[in-house]
Formats: sequence, C-alpha cells, structure tokens
Amino acid sequence: MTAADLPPEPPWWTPPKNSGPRRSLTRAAILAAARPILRAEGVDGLSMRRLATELGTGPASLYAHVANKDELLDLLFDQVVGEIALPEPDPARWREQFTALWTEAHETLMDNGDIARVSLGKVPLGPNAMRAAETMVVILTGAGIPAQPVAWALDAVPLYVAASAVENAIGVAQARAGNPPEEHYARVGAYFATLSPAHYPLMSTMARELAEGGRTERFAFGLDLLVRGLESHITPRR
Amino acid sequence: MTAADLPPEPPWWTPPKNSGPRRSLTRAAILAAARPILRAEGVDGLSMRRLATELGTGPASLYAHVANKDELLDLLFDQVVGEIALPEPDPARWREQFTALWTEAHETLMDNGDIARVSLGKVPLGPNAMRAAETMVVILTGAGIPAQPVAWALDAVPLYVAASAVENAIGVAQARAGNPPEEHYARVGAYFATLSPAHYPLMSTMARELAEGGRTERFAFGLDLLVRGLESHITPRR
DNA sequence: TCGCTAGTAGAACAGCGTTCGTCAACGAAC
DNA sequence: GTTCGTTGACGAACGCTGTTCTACTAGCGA
Repeated sequence: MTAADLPPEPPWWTPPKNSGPRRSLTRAAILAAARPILRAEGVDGLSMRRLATELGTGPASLYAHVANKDELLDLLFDQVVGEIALPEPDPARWREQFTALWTEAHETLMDNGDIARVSLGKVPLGPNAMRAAETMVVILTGAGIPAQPVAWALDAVPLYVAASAVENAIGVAQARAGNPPEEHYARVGAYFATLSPAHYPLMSTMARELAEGGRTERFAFGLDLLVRGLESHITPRR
Repeated sequence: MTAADLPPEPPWWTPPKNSGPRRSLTRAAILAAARPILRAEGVDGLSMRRLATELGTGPASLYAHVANKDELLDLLFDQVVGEIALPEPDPARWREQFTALWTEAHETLMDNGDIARVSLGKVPLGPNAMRAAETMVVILTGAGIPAQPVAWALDAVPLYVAASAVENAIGVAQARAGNPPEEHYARVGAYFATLSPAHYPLMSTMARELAEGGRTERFAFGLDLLVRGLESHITPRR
C-alpha cells in the first residue's frame, strides 16, 4: 500500500531523478493510513507529517486530496460513524434499541481515540451521521414522542455520548501512557474520602458511591437518565 | 499592571542593561491577564507567548509561576467556576435550584471561551469545583435521590453542561469571525429541508422542528431531560 | 558586606498546519 | 509520433506552538 511496498529496483540503477513513478495517492489510502494512528495516538497525535511519513511522502502531498486537517478529521469521523450498526426500528422495543444504538456508538467512538471531539465543534452532517440520525428519529417517533422533543434530542443525546467518549478516550490514552488504568476512579474516590467533612459534609460521606462503577456503568447511567427523560415526553398517538 | 504602564524613562538613558527592575510577576497577575485573552480567543488563542507579551515579558518567565499550560488552564477553569453563584439549598425547590445552578454554570462557562473543554479531559478537583459539586449533592440528596444516583449524576450532568458550553463557545467564536450568528441552526435546518425524502423519510419532514430554538432553549431541553431522569430516581425517605 | 537563592528572560529546540514553487508524468490534441 | 497543458507529487520554507536551557541579576539573610 505504501511506497515501501513497491518492488525494489537494482541498486546500480540511478534512482528516478527526484520522484518515482507517479504514485497514486488516493483519499481512501490516506484515510486508511490515518485510522491506526488515530486509534493509537488520538487527534493530536495524528499530524499531517506523521501521516505523510506513513504513506512514504511529504506533508504537502496530502493537500491535493484533502482541504486541511479539519476536513480530514470530518471524513474520519463520518467513516467511524459508518461502522456503528443500526437496528431495524421496532416501536415495541424502542427503549432497548435506543440504548443499544448509543451504547454501540459510544464504544465505536472510544475505539477510535478522541475522534468524537470533532463532533463537539460542529454538527456532523456526513452521510453516515445523517443515517444514524434518521434511525434515531424513527425510533423515538415510533415510541410516540412528538416531533419537537425528538428534534432537540437529536442535539442533546449525541452531545452527551460524544462528550463521554472524549472523556473516556483521554482516560484510556493516559492509562496507555503508564498511569493506572481503571483505578483512576478509585483514586479520585480515595481523595474524596480524605475531604474534610467540615467543608464537604455530604460529599465526604459518599466516597464509596463516588468510586463505584467504571466507565461503562457511568455512561449507561447518564444515557438512562436521558432515556427516562425522553420517556416522559411520550404522548398518546392521535 | 503591565510593564508598559511603568513611567517612561528619558530616551537617552541607557536602558537598564537587559532587565528592568525586578518585576513582581505573580500567579494572580498571570491569571488576570489570561482571562480577557481566554474570553476573546479561547483556549487555543491563549498561547504562552501571547500571554507573556501582554505582561511585558517572555514566555519562559511564566513557568516560574505555573507548571505548564495545562496547569494554567486548570487554574483558570477553577477561577471561572468560582464565579458561579451557588444557592442555599432548599429541598422544597430542588428542581428550580438545580436547573438554575446548571443554567448559570452553562452561561458562565460560555462567557469564558471554550474553557469548559479542560473539564472534558479530567475530573475538575479545584476548590471551587468541589464547592459546586457539594452544593449539587446537597440539592439532589435533599430531593430524596439515593446516594448512588447522586454520585453518578455528578459525572453525567457536568459532562453534558460542559459539552454544551464547548459546542456553543465554538459557535460563538465562529460567529465573531464573521459567520452569521444565530442563523447557524437555521442554515442547518434549511439543509435538512433539502434532504431527499427517499433517504431520510422522517427527518426530511421535520425541518421546522430541527431549526426551532436557539442555544439557550436547546440546552434547557437537554438539562430538563436529565432533571426528569433524576426525578424518576426519587425514593421515599426512610 | 558577602554569598546565595529565586525570579527574569533571551535564545533555542522540536514540532505543528499550511503554502509556495518546481518538477515530472500522464492524457489529449495535432 | 510528437508536443502541449494539466495535474499530482513534494522539498523547502513560513510562522506559529509549548517548553527547556542557560546566563544573569536583584534582593535578602547572614
């Protein structure tokens, strides 16, 4: 895939001046090369230079295929979103389907570094994001939720999911960088336990509850809050 | 406050070698100088060089008072959080107080660029953030919500508020950069209206609802979802 | 009065996103 | 079959970033 994979030439040949055969650098190849870097190093670790090096070329070459890094991240985000499995909406199981959809979205995003943070800066309008949005709208509408709450939930829910994915991705990155992995919450809880009850009378009694649960449970709790809130918007179909 | 405010010296004087009188650069002065830059340019616009220039010195001088930019942002975040007015908890009005607290938090954060994004990367443990957390815990506990949901809500709610503040701050920054201000949602809505009903049968019928409401209403809706969810966790006091 | 410490700051390092200008290769046209 | 124009590739450079090294100096305690 990269230039290094081309068949080697006899070492006595004069190397083809300055450029080899016209390499066919494509947008798809750029995205494919970007994905592992994104997973391993996150958005900040994915630099144009690093990516170009991986492709055996210079950073300037990328700009023939991608307007800038922002656009590259947009493309990557939509590609990742495209890997979220979407259910066939079944009104009877809206709660389960809704929860499963966003739980998988959360996992897929977290699996790709902190890519979710590009969606905090702009409404994602890529084709895959749109497909996911339509699915969510169908599920909630089928559940009997009026159009306006559904429309606004299209803002609030992905916002929460993306924010949680970003937060957790940063935690995962720090874990990979040597810091303890899931003990993070435990340490924070221990810190809370040392709090002077004079300053924090109630919170200092809650050290156990504050340390309870990992990323998955905490995300599930927040998502469940939103589901319960949405449930309360259900009105009888007319 | 800055070096530029010192009384001018006669131009024929040899400037005091290389360093003027020992300026008393303090952490407080650094934070004070950082705030306007943060408001105007956001976290990315607040560079160590820019800040040092504002203080009439070089970037290296800042590192005697602040470990690095991350710590500086932590300090700024907690300072901003300290400006959120905290209510005297009154169990009878928990819903109103909870909503008011986080609405004001949202506004205060948005008023200071995208500072909220530092809280997406780490649990804020500054003194002011802790005070705010304790207040929220008291309010929710007083409402009759068990300790575990309260503890986890301490994760979910600030996460949503911060994410919304970041998203809106980016929008505000783009608005300041020439792009239309609140018409953003309208444009997105118009785009949605052009969607082929073949691809998005339901969403294409919701252009009006999708365009309805500004940042404030949308945030309020999401916060209300969380409140309704929390409400459903209330159990009778024993 | 001396010597030490702690704050100041210029210069530099390695990295970033992006742009400029050159150059070679291909498809089309004559 | 040869030439021309277009287009992708890409080395070099620009201006920026956070941070560190190092020299220096001013003030304070002894």
